[in-house]
Parts: sequence; structure tokens; C-alpha cells
Amino acid sequence: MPELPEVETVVRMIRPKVVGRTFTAARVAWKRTTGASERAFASSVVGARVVAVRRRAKYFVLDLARGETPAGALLGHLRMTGRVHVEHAGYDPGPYWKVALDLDDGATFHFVDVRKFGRLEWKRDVERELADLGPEPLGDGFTSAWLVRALASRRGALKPLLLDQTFVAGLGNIYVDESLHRAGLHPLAPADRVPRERAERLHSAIREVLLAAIEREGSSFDVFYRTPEGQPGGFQDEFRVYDRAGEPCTTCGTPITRIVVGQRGTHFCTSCQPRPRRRSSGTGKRATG
DNA sequence: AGCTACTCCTGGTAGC
DNA sequence: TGCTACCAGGAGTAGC
Repeated sequence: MPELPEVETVVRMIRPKVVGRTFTAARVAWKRTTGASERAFASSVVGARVVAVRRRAKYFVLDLARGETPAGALLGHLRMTGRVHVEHAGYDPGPYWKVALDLDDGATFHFVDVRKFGRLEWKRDVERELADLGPEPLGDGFTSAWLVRALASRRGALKPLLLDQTFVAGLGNIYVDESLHRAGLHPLAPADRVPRERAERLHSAIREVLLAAIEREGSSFDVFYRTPEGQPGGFQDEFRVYDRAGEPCTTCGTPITRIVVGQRGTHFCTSCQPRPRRRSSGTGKRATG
């Protein structure tokens, strides 16, 4: 699933091909992708120039202008199976293309998506759309001290919390599982029961996993994620738990366990990530009923 | 408010 | 071989 490292890879690869270019035509094959008819979508973007390409969480943003006047932005999300590439005129994007945007240098920006969950929408005020997102895990706001405090204020299980984009923005199923393993934390551990030292380890683990995955241009373990250059990522070779149920833990050899947490396949090592004891009720006394 | 369950989609796969 | 049933899952939303 495209998460932060995959979207970062997409942004870096398409940036030099689209910044400075002006859209000359737009075609929409699936209306839900754009959230607007082809006519409405085209009227928002045709004639606009791309002034920047950037990432926020798992979103990619193409900031637009008409002349020197800001003209909103294209806000994209790959969800599960979305892909983006910029190709020469006449390139066949295959049967699953959803949006095509012609550029003034003859190339075409394609948004391709087998399962149709992805989005590429024009927004007049893109910052408002992104306002509810939590801190960027590779940004200055995501400090060890912040994570220690943030975890202490939440009683829910770690895994669903780390997947919550309003808590921290950009992590998905793969990188949460990998981060929790590197930090030695059970996915069902209550957030407020994580000791400070473990929370600090989790902070480092998240950053290390994301940086390593960006270095490898993301993870490709099925037919879906490919970089805009058409290549698979390489981080799947460094998975320690994700998609490795039954295989030995790289740390201790214990077979990796798979459970379902919040409707998500969840992979962990029962030895390296022991489940904490149940929360006691009241103020430390044993529950009496 | 915080958490869980459901929904959107369809290619791939398991089972018969 | 061909059919059916089920699985994967990010994020928005409904509901408790």
C-alpha cells in the first residue's frame, strides 16, 4: 500500500517532469476519482501551471497558478492501488487509467488505479483539506518528547492509534508493523502503558523505517505499487514482520504471528513484542467487581 | 470524545 | 475449466 515512503518517491520522481508545465487538456475516466465531472475538473485545471509538487502525509499536492495568481491545487491520494506516471504523447496507460492531464511539453500525466479508491481532486484551498492531519513523522514537530506525551494521553491500542492520520500522518499498515517490531512493542499494547524508554525507541524506529524505505524507493510486495519510472521498490526485502506470517523472526527465530487488529492484518513476533499485562482497574488495587 | 465497524472496489486466489 | 466466495486495505463516515 502506498504510504509515506512510496508517496515521497512518487513526488520526487514526477517533480522535475511537471513543475513549470501548464495543463492543456484533462480527461476523466472515473468521476469519483476527481469528485467532479470531466467538464468541471477540466475547467479547474486546464490553463493552470504547476508551481510546486510536494507531499503531506500520504497525499501528493500539485500547487497551481494562473500567471502569478494562485489557482488552487491538485490533491492526490493513491490509497491502495493508485499509480502516477508522466509519459510521452501516445503512451498507452492501460485499461485502468482514471485521469489524464496533457502538459504543454507534449507529455501526459496519468493517474491509474485498479481498485478506484484513489483520488485526484482539485481544491481551491488545499491547506484546509490537510488541516486535520497530525505531525509529519520525519518533520520537526515529531519529537521523542512529543510522542512520549501524546501516547500518555491515549488509552487505545498502539496499532490503530499509529494508523490514525490525525495522530501522526503518513504511516500505514506496513510501516506501523515494522516500526512496532523494531521498538519491541505489541500492536495491542495500550498507548498510555508504554514506558518512556519504549516510546523513545518507537520514535527512533518510525524514523529509521521510513528513511530506509525512502532510500529503497518504497515497498512492492504485489503487482500494485511501482515507482513512476515503472520499477518496484526495494524495501520489501527488509521486511521483518509484514507479510511474513509463519516465517522466522529475523531477531530471535520465533515464527511471526498474524492477527487482525481494527480490520487490518497485523504481523508481530510474540517473543520480541510480548503482550503487556492487562490494565488493572481503579488505582492499582485488584478489581473486585 | 474516543473508539469500532462498515463502505468503497476489483484482481488474485482458494475451494469445489 | 469454470464457477463462487472471500481477501487485501486508507480513509470517510456512522454509530455506540
